[in-house]
Amino acid sequence: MTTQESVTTQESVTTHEIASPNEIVRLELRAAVTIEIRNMILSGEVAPGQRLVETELAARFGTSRGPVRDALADLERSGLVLIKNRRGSFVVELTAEDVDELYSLRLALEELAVRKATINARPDDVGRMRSDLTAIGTALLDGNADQVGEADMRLHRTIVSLAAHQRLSEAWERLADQTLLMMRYLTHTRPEIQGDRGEHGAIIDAIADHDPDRAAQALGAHLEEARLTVRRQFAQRS
Amino acid sequence: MTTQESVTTQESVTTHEIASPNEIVRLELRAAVTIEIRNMILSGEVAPGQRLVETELAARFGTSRGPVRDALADLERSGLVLIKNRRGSFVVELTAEDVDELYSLRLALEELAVRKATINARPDDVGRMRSDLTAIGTALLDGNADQVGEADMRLHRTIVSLAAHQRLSEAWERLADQTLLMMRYLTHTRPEIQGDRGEHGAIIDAIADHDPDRAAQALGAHLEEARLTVRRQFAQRS
DNA sequence: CTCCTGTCGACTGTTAACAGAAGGTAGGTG
DNA sequence: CACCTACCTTCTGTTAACAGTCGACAGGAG
Repeated sequence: MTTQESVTTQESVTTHEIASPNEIVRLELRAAVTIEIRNMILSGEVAPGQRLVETELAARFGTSRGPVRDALADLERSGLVLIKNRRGSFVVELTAEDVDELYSLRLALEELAVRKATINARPDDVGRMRSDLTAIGTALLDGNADQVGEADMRLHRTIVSLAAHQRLSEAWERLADQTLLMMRYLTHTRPEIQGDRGEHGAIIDAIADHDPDRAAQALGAHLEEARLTVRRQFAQRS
Repeated sequence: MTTQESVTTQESVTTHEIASPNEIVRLELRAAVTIEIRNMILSGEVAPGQRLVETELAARFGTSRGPVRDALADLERSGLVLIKNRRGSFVVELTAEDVDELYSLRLALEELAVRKATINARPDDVGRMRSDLTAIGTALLDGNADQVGEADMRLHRTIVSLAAHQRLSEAWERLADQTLLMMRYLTHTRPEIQGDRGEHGAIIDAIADHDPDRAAQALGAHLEEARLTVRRQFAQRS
């Protein structure tokens, strides 16, 4: 109750944003609080379905309720929080149907992304994707499921950014946060299970070869495989 | 300054939301203000690029700045407003590149939608689409470009809703608002130019026949045609 | 004449306080 | 003993006030 960790803008920036080093970024309280609550949710500190009380959060961060309300609204837009009218905010609870929605929509968005990426990708972009892929392998060896998930999303984010399509990126980011939250449900199992069977490599190769159809097909196979894996684990839980 | 039109929740609901008649919906001030500002933007009362001052809007609607700020944040999420840090909110200005983004992303989303709709569509759903199509024809005869645009979006919204995919619908709604705003730029021309060459009918027929590939292809042709038409007019303006 | 600098007004980000709704609890009633 | 009702606490939606920032403008230096 009296933890008072008082959001230090500095810390939040360095821990999350990749701020250009020479430019001092003035971070709004609202943004700092958003990042903080987001971390609480994605780290599992607050469980799905749990209520987020504005006054508690405000006290914890040492701000007033205003920025907290703004942050919760932002997180609702990201799909991590559900705000019920006059009833408060809750961490979203994802169902098996939500898994299908997430992956089918991600497929639609990322298929467009890889096709554009195939056109735009330059050699150093391919290098960036390969280094993301390496990071996934490293995380797999470490056996840290969270790191695997984040590395996985980083590669997909790189591909999406190559499309150079702002609205596409925004729509995708919302799904990315929810995907990470969903992976939270699964971290109790062995991380190898969500491992890469060379599917990512096939996507990158196709992009490097400027073959949009092959890239799209590889992506579709990969996401469908991932969806099935996740659904299987969801079935086991409930 | 002293206009004081004082948002009457009642009016806003009836003019925009399709509220179930027997249930009295307690509309939050925030939602009412959102609808009001949205109408200001989509009706052209405020021009693209124009600044939206919180204090002015609050005075106009007879509320405090709180709900106005909430509403502006909502509209930023819809893509109608751009909020610059400590500099205020502005009506978005769409460029030719934005037109390409809008239509390419709508295609990705709506292709998924028609494929799902092809599976889900029942006879009365087809009837609903056909009546939407009739409404477009009527609006075309009336020569009211705004009505044509809204009727057009209503048909597309019907199709999207048939996919029964919540996240897809949410993502699409954001683009729908921006599409309507974009049509605002074009209303000075003859509405026939954006007329239907039977493309909509082809989509509906394919859905009714449960032929997903043909539906997707018809949709693609339609959206590409629309995109080209809009781009042509954008080129004329600038 | 152009560029820089200090001041000023306006507006946003934030805060603290108020009023009303939602849900839980205790007491009473059948 | 189960159910209903009235209160009561908690929390949200909203409001009004405060403090700091941004851009404009005027004045002076080069």
